[in-house]
Amino acid sequence: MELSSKYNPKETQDKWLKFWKDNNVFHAKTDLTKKPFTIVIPPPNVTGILHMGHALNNTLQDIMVRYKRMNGFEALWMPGTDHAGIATQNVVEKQLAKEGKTRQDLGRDEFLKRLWTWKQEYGDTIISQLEKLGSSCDWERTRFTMDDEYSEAVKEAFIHLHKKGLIYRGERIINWCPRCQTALSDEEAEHKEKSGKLYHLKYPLKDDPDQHVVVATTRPETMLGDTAVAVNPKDGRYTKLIGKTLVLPLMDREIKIIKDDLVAAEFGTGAVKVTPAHDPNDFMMGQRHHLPVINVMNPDATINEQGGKYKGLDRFTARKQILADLEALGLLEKIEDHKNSVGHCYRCDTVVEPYLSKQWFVSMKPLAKPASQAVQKGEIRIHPMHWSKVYTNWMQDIHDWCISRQIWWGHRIPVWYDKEGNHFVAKSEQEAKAQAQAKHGKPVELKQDEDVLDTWFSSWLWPFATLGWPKQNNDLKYFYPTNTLMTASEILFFWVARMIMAGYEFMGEKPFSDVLIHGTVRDAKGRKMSKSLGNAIDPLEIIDEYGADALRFSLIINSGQDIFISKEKFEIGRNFANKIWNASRLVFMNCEYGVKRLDPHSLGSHEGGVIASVAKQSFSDDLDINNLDLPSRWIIARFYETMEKVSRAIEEFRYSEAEILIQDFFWGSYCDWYLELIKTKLNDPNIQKTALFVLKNSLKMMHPFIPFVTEEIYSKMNTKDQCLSLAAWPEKEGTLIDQEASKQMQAIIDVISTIRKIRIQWDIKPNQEVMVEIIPDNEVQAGLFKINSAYITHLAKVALSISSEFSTSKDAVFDLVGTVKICMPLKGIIDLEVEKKRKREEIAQKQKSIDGLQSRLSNEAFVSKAPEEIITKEKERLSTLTKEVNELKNVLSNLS
RNA sequence: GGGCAAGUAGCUCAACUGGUUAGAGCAAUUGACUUACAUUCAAUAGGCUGAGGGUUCAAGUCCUUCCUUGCCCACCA
Repeated sequence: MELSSKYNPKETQDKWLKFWKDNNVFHAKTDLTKKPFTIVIPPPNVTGILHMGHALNNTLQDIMVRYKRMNGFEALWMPGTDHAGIATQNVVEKQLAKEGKTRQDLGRDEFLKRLWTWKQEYGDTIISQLEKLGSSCDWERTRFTMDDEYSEAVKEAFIHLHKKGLIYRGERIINWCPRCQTALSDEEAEHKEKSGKLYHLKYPLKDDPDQHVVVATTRPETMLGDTAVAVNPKDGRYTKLIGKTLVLPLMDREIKIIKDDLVAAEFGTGAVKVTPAHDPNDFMMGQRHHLPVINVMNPDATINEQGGKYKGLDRFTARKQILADLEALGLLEKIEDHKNSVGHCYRCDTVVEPYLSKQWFVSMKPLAKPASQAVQKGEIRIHPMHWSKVYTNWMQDIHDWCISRQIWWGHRIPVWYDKEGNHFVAKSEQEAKAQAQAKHGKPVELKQDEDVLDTWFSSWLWPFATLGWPKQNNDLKYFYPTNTLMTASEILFFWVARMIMAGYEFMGEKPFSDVLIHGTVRDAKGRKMSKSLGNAIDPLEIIDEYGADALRFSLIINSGQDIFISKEKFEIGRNFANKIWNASRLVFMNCEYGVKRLDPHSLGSHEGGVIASVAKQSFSDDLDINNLDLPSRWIIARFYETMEKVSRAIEEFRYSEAEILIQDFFWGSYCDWYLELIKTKLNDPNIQKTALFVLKNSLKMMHPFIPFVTEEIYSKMNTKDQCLSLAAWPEKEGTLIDQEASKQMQAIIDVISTIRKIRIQWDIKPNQEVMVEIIPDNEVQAGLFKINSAYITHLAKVALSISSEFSTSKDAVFDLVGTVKICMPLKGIIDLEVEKKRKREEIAQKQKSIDGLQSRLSNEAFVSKAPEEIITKEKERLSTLTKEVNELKNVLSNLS
């Protein structure tokens, strides 16, 4: 049977995804005999499709949760999706637009039906895509922020805060998106630096129309709603004019000149038009000076009937028209270039209009206090640390949170109004009616608030609402508080900060202990990946082409502060998975212990039918260190050393480092050295056992990072585990660690690594002794033959593997330097032409170090002040260097 | 304007609380069919650690000033 030597990830993935699902492997129960470990997924939008950010975020979580599961924790990873109010509504509205309809055409109920249908059809896309990554979520528990139970939690939260007086309704200037026709929170309005214009407009004085005050504005269309002009009281230029009346051009409205400290004399002309309905600062001034508030815009940002003849024009058309009209009147003094930042809707990128409207707000100061302290006291740790400063900073001058949205998709605000405008906050219309009846003494008609709540008002409850809150059930008791939250920095304020507030407010306890903030995935040039830039790499495409393991491994190993990715980077992971596969093939092909009966198509089968014998005795870890040769002792010690480092790295959230350690060990030590060294000795049962033992434990260690290949290979081994996902993390076996041997072997490896030339005799037969010289050089010239240095190292490894000295270990290092036996005949005398130049260079380099060390050691200050160990170390270093130089000199003189 | 981070090989990152000769991987260059793997193996070269000043026996690491880049917050009439 022809077997491709290449690992085929697709088959493996499908197989194990099915297995995990069918056996409900990742389901977590309230098991009181075990410690819980809980994380909640940052719920992706139902509209979402998997992008690299998700891939990174979820891989990190999966590593964490798989590691904990293997370490004996009852590990719960709670999955789910977010209804993402505006985003989802937009998607369906676009769909409608194709049919030539608007949501108003359908009406609220019909429109919501469409949304639910859409959600049913497409809402699980992102979930199945996350699954494909290998995410070990408890899929049975998948939650949605608009599930019935979850909606109860949202209402409960609203009512709770309202009772405490932390929710209020008010008329404010908010960020309004004219396209989405809804309010946005401050965080949802993204400010972008734009080069615009600053228009200088002349407002004539009523008493003396030839005189005028010049005001500067970037949004001239708002002048239609001006109700004053303000100057700084200390600004000498205008002292005389304060209190005078101006005539607002185009509208012929009389407005006063007022003084206010808010006005900066240095900016523009020092005089500001005041439009209380269209600017937050102007609104404040308006309140201070009791100015009329004239709203000149409709919700879609066209001019309304307050705008006179401009009624019906779009805000930007109106701007042009107004400027033209003013110019015709000679009232446009000048236009300057001006850089300012303009808010944009984070969903549709429309320019946000500051707009006056009635909204619901949450008072944030009281909630922020415990949340801020939690981080300052270290009760909640944010990693990397410096983000906690950013967090604290933000918490200090937090603004109230506008939570009402004028859309239909979301949690409808649980407030009902009677005809007089009294409002009743309740869980249901019935309850509200009861309240109203109590107030009025008779049944009254009520109408529910039309608005819905901000999406984040539901997702800030995520860590406990997913577990059943407000019900106090066992899940909530057992799994809350959660342990770690993994997220991108973008939603630190949107979500993380608010979850912390909600945790303390509603649960009286922190929602999680650690917050991990990871970088952004960028392209090779450092630009953010985005569809519009066309630089996005589709994770699904990578999974298809390279495999999920490759995607995961490559993403993590590349993650520093930010992650720079290009398609070629995924080869790292693919190659590594392939390497593991092939190393396992080698081991399986040669080991009769511990490998399950193999079918001819699977891993480890061999063309020549090498595996004749199948495991008769099941493999057990009954390794007896006394029977092991030097390389075996070394690889076991190396494994445990690596495993400890990897464990620590995972615990400390240094995942990329863990992967580097793993790669270094498995590829650099196990494959490149151990497997090479044992190739010719694979009929030795002790060597087989060791090879399998280390492979098996390595698979465990690598599993959190690359779950699919490891599962597949592990399943071919004789173990008692149902699957690797449920296996235990390797435990350290002190009796198997021989530090001495390990060091010795390391020394041998170091020696071989420096072998550059070998003196080999003509027609060497197997087991014949040859001289090995340690001479750094690239190529060896020998008469007509050339031997590549690569081949020399290989030869040395092979030689080492059959060297009989090896099994007796102790003196092997020294023997090796002198003599090894070569396993295969070589055609050719390879006589060594030594490059004296190189030698001299090396000597010179070392001499330089010696000089440096000597001068330091003769420095009195150093000797008297430096700690003892440092001095000893340096002395040792000096003597070895001197020795080396002398040896080199010897060799050099022998050569000439 | 306020705050935070980072500048180390061509690129991405290491270097534990200051302590041997600043390390990897990728890319580049050279070479190799070697009974698991060319998705492989082996080797070479590549550095005044952003700049200046200071502290110290000793500075990539600590302090200070400056320069560059990225991020966050606020303001912008």
